[in-house]
Amino acid sequence: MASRPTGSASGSLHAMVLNQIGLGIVRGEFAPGDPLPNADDWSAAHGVSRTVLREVIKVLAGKGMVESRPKTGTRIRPRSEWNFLDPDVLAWRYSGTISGEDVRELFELRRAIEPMAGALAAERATPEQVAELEAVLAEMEKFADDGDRFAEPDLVFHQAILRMTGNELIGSLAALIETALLLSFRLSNDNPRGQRHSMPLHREVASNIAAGNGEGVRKALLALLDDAEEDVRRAIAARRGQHE
Amino acid sequence: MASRPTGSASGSLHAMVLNQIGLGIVRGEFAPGDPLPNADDWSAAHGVSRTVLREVIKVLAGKGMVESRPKTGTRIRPRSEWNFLDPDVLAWRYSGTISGEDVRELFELRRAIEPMAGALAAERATPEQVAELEAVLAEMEKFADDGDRFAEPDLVFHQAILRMTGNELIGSLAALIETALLLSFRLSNDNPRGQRHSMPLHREVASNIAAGNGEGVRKALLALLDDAEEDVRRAIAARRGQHE
DNA sequence: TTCTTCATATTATTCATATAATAATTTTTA
DNA sequence: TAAAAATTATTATATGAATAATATGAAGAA
Repeated sequence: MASRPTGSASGSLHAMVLNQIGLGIVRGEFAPGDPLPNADDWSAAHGVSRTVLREVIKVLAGKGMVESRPKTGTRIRPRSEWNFLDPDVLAWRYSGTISGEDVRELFELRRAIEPMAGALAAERATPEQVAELEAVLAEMEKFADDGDRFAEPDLVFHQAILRMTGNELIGSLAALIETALLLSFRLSNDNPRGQRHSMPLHREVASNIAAGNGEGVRKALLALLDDAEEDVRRAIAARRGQHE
Repeated sequence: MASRPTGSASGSLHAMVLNQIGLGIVRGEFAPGDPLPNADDWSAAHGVSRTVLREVIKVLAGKGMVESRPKTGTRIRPRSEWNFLDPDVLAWRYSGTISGEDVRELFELRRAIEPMAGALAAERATPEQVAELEAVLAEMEKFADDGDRFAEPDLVFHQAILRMTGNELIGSLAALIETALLLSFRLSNDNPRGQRHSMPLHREVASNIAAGNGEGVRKALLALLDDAEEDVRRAIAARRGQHE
């Protein structure tokens, strides 16, 4: 029976079941190659109609995670086929307990993308975009000691940089940054000490974009990423310590 | 050709309608914010059942392209929400006529990803993986004068590098490379002159990976990308010339 | 006026059921 | 034995009907 009451996956039945099954697959409840229960049984098991379950399966197929054929049934595709850059898949993968490996993968990609994006932003940002960035920076400044409310403008800041590249493909990596920041805020929730320490580097990013200094942006963003990764790793270590 | 994730227009009704509508949206037949025709009417217009159309719409929603709510109907989401890194969306976007802008976006991202991935591969590749890469290289060598058959090993070569990073997020960018290479081969089909000229750089990539020389890989891949982008731009210019 | 509350029409959502298509398996046939 | 045909389990597709959500406008209150 699907947990109907407003859970984390609030909203439609479809969304709830999608999240349940997506999470289940990502967490390894089914091995790749495994056949999934047939549609009738499974929809009964989840307490929903076949319609809903079928739509969920189609969406998962659209993300590369499953494949279904008549007679054979629906089976999990190899992990290498999953679209890990899909916002849903990212969210599923980075919910729950996180390994150092997970963090490495996340930041490896961020390090390739964000400095490059920042350099492009420095070349291409319009005066309006620069002004917006400054406004977001001011917002961050305001909440620099309030971990919860800092999260949103911080996310907006990093995504704005991607958008300023004018490259839609790069823009679609916004979900990646969101995942990383949500993870960071989730982990550092235990010891909320504010984010004031990251303000100088953020300011440096913004001013270098305004000045059109791509190399400066690149350096500042790399330093920012080093800092952020360090933070996350510390939080994970601390959390592990608690549980032992 | 390489494995199509969800299934190309061939086969199921679902896949056909998905491609039709996905392509239509990406090509701008509906403006963002536009409501789509009412589900009942539309399924009739496409000559398929509501079941199929609903599943298609759910999949498109899963890729961030549409959103449907009661009373309002289903409407196109802003382009900034679309997941352009989704294999299907990529394929839709890079089918048909291509602008210089499109090429720029594609190669901007490739330039950020592939040299970095190559450097990681140089650090992490196992001897087995290096051997595989050499085998693929041999395959490329064999078909260096046959544009059609060269395509597949070339794609395998570039995707192998992503996989050797051991980073699943980076691995999910395989579709991006596939899109770029398919585009390249599609465009250069008119004047098939083989790909022998790109072999020395490919060899350099492989040997530097084998030697664990990250910096060498990075440089070779950058050169390779310069070359490839140049090729594509020339092909586009030539094609434009033909039509005028 | 302006805001809030409420009813209503519209639409997606969900369910239930029936038939068709497909492919793996088994049986039959040459 | 090997090829062909029947069987069967499963998804794919279609359709009718009930339910739930919500934008819109009307009515009422401040």
